[in-house]
Amino acid sequence: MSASYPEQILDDKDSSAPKTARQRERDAVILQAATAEFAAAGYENARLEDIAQRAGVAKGTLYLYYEDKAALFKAAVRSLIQPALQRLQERVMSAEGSAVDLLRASLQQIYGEIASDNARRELVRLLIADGRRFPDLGDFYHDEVIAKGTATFRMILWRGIATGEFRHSPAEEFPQLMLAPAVAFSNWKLMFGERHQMDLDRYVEAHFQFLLAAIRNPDAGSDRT
Amino acid sequence: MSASYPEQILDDKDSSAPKTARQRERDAVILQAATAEFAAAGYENARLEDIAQRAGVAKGTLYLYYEDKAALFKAAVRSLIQPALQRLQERVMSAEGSAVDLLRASLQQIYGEIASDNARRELVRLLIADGRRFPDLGDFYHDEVIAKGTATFRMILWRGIATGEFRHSPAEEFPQLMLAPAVAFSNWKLMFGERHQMDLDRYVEAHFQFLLAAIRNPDAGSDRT
Amino acid sequence: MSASYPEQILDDKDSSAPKTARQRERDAVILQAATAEFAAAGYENARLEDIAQRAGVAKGTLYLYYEDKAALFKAAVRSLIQPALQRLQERVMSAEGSAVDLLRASLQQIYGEIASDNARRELVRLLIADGRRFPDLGDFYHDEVIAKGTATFRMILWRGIATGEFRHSPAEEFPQLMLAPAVAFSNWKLMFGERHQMDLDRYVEAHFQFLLAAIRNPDAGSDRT
Amino acid sequence: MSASYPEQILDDKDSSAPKTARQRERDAVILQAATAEFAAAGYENARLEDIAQRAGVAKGTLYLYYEDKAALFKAAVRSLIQPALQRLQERVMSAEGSAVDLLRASLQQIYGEIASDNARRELVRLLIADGRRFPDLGDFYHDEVIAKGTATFRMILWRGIATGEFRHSPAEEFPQLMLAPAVAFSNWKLMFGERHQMDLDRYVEAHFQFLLAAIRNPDAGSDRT
DNA sequence: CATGAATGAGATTTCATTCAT
DNA sequence: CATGAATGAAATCTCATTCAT
Repeated sequence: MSASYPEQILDDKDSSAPKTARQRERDAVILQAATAEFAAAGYENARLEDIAQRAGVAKGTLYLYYEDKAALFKAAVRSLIQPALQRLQERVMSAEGSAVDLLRASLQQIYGEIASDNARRELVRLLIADGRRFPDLGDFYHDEVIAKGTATFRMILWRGIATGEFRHSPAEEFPQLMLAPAVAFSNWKLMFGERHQMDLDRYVEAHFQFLLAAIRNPDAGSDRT
Repeated sequence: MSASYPEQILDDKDSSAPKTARQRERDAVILQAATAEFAAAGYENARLEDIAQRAGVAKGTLYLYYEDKAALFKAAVRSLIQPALQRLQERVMSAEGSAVDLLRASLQQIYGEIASDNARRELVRLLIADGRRFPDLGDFYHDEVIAKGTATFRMILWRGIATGEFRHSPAEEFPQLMLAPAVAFSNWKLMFGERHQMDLDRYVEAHFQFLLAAIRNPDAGSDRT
Repeated sequence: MSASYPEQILDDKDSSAPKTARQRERDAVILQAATAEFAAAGYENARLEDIAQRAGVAKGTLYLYYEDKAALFKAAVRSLIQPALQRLQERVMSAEGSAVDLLRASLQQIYGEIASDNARRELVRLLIADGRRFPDLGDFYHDEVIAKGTATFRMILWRGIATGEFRHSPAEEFPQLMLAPAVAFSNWKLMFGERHQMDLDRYVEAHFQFLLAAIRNPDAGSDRT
Repeated sequence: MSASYPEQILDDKDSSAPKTARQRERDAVILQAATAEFAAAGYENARLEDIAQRAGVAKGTLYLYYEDKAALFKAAVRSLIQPALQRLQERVMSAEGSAVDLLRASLQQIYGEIASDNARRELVRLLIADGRRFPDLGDFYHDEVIAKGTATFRMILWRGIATGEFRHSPAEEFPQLMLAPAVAFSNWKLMFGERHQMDLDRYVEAHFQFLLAAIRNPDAGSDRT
């Protein structure tokens, strides 16, 4: 966890205590409950009473762990960001195989998260819906997830160029271009939920092929994947 | 404007109708104020009192024009969708020139709207933030804007294929792939506002070149644009 | 109309005008609409807008005819009292026949009004529900209807005593005793509406017979009616 | 207390239940305050703020004990019905003496309640004024108080007939006839309050004698009471 | 005279936050 | 530490009354 964030973000309530095991456990339960409620209802609509109930604690207890609703919200969002960050870091560095394979695997991981993990998607909803009130959260997300995520894809691109699989492209400057369809899909789900379905498998494959068409080195041996 | 939408969406308050000029003006002012407030604060956070004040009317006056807060919100969102829809329709049909030129012009129009028109972007924020409560709005947006927008880009793609400028690609099935970077940019602005700037001109050009790389027919005469 | 009432009651809006025919007509329509609304909804619940609509005039017009809601209410209640009063006076003085017949006819008239005439019953509801706020109305009702009504029945009683049909009884001092079952029936309807029905014909007959048993002179020739 | 009423009536807020002593006390205070306010102002006119103030609690506290204004009203009315019901049941079963004595004692009890107990009278006002909105309350009152009350008087009548004190009369079918003067008196007070006084003692005696005249068996030994 | 759009005080209800137990 | 009853500010919505047209 980089030290460049204001305490507000990373140390919201480190103020005093050495934290017993019991307390740490409670904290986790509360955070989980808060995450669920906020994701389901948004910042304004989430009721502290419901969070407390879901966590199995009294309303007042929340205030022993978090300054106020805003602090709880920020902690909840951070707790959503954390795992995404970790998974991201774990994978790439340990990756083996061709750049094309790595690219495909990385995309599939992303779609897997977006498609299956509600929390992951709702995180983006929260950042968009209530992010202006909590700019720290946006910054945190940007630096830890977006920046690192794009860096990762840039790496993959570079590796492919080095191996001759890929050619130079604008995506070197803007790796977002490679990820954009996944972002678009996420938005689609956020806006339309289950009401306007899409064939995800076909879409992912289309994304991948489209991307390859844009970056693959035409001189390379063609190993259609 | 298809007639398939429930009146709720398209005619929320056309019920009585005669409407004097004065009233029409008032309605417009209120709608504008509401749009601004909702865009700035979201559905929950927007206070009717603020909307009234911004519109220069009393709280009760709002209720002369709209059933309740939800109706006002829906009208506000609709008023944001409408112009997008119109601009969309105007342009494409009158298009001239090569498919490549048309593609570039269309992209530039979209980025122009996203980048400059706050309202256009905030509309998406509202649809993401509060859309679950008002699915009609999402459906309306999907059918009128998204569906037509993607159809338009598919047309362009087909025209290019017909002229030999473009080749077949997964974008025929998912025109979203062509637009995704613009969506990603929109999200970027929604999440980070002015805090993590991007060189928009370079980004747009990168998007365009990246897209061309994916769909251009390599056998065509190369006319770098 | 006795002069002993404050103008408030009898002359609520006589302030200025000579009243055109048109105005008198409008006044009547408004009063009728108000009466209906107040009877249906009570003072608090009745909306001036509904009264205006029912009368086919604009809301503001009501204020040309009545000071405010309270004045309109008082006028409405008075307009309900008036006809009861008139019918009362018309009948008795012109009555012919035996005291027993007169008593029966009078009772039947009362039940007829209570049972069939909603307005008549709702008047009592209004006097009970909202009367404390408008004591004038209660006083007016007391003096004009109750006092005169009981006086009437006392007359009948006396006439019967004079003819030898009736004997002396506590009802001479409290003629209410003779009318009480009708009052009880009215209350019944007010409290239970149509939910706990009563066989009215049998009840009226029971009331009459019960009353006769209490006041008939046992020495008189028995002419069962 | 028959079990045939929907919980809504009898158990409006017993849901969770454990209730500390402190809470029970608070509930009682609130209910008392509500009863007073509703009796004084009616359902519409009573302001929750006033009830809260009278109870010495904050506005929000009311909602900890009652769902909403309607629930509070229903509870208040029920709390008025309850004691009437109890006193009714206690007395009759323990009655001693002649039917005439029993009748007199019962009447006096009723008048005692009507005359002295404001709450008892105001209950009827509420049932008449606002009962249409809450038919459950009317039904409850009918079944628990009215039905049982009339049944009681029918019993007395039958006992008197059995002992030879009374003769057959229409009051066997409609015991209301025996009680009607008390109802009329209650109405009188509701409509005129203290403004048109009545000599209650003389009225009660008149009622009793009048009633006796209607039902006493003329062949019985005359023991003028 | 008549209108009905506009007002804004006021009523109910919610819920983040506090604090006595 | 934990509780959850109590608070009261704030938000939505209604409607009697006014007044420019």
